[in-house]
Amino acid sequence: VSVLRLNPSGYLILGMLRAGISTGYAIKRAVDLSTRFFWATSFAQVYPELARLEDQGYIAGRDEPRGGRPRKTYRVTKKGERALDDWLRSSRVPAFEFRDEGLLRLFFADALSDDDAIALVKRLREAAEHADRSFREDILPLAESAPAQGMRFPLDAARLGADYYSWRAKWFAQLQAELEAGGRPKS
Amino acid sequence: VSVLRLNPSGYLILGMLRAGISTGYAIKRAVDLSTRFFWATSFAQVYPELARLEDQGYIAGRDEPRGGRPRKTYRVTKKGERALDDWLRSSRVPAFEFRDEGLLRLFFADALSDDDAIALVKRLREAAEHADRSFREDILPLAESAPAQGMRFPLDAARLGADYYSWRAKWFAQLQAELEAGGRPKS
DNA sequence: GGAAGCATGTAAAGTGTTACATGATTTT
DNA sequence: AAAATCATGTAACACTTTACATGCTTCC
Repeated sequence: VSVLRLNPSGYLILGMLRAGISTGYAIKRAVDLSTRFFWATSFAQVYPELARLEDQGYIAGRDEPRGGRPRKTYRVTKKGERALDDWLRSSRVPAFEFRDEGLLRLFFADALSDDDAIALVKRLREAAEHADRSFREDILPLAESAPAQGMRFPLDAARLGADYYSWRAKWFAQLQAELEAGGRPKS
Repeated sequence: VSVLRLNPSGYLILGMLRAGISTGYAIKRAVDLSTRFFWATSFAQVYPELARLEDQGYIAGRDEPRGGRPRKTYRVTKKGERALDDWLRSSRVPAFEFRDEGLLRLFFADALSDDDAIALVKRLREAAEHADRSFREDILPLAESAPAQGMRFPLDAARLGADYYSWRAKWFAQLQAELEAGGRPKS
């Protein structure tokens, strides 16, 4: 009965619920402050997915209005716990996908003049620097409070994200320097 | 009239056509050997997109059967050239998106026993190493022939991909070592 | 003769994004 | 009193993947 019929978005919600985040609204907000960098979501994904998970018995919901404002909280069922742990322990090769319009432009940049190509690379560097800064401001600080709650891995994941953006910014900075020097890349 | 109504997949096709790759089949294959890492595609995306681009006058197609086998080649029109160059020079912030199920698992790995967590990180490291190897075998060599055709940027893009996977593999290897040592990460 | 590769597409299902719509509560 | 935040959802559209369907040509 315990086939892997959930997609990563489902496991994301299961994981957030088990971590004590109990409404759809709160899950979306938590994702924006944590996993957004490697797995984003939206309200229009979270709410239908919660309904599906409840339908299939992975989670159980109950109405807990706050004053006159409707509100529905969820908890993970035994079946949901099992599915989540199976997924974490699964040896299946995890999905991995990039969509990087900036690199696509770089790929075709030979069609540009030298100046335009340098301008493109400069913009890519600036975008990476901006991502680096906002990651360190918005996501890292929160992750740094995880170990105090007895969790180490959210911080590891965030460190990977921060390191990645720094690495990427440096990479584009070097390419920009090479182009401005007008030389070939050194090996 | 020259509004940016194309999405990156459209520009990918435009760019490949301008580079002299003229059928849908060949475009898909070229993508698998080049931009796949930062922008993948599929036959079911390429063919309808070619039809759309032709409809809107960005490309022009003609039937060029090979023997009894039907075959349609395309070339980029003036309008298509302009759209492609506008896109390359555009200052719009390029789309950037990750979908990384492995990092999602890592994020929730505090629910696992130490041994299971180490096993997970080990699998992530192995997946990164495998991606690194197959990138260097399947994509880099071809990119290395680009400069001989007077193009430098395909190789730069491929170098970024190769460097990324190596970096990632090293990152997971270090995390695995830390976990096996049972210690806290050293700052 | 058979296998691999070339070549083009459609159909269905699934996934995801954007915009819309509503209204209560809390903070300034 | 207004603005921000909490909270939940729907509808329409866009995009993507998987599977199917077909048949020719070239290489072994």
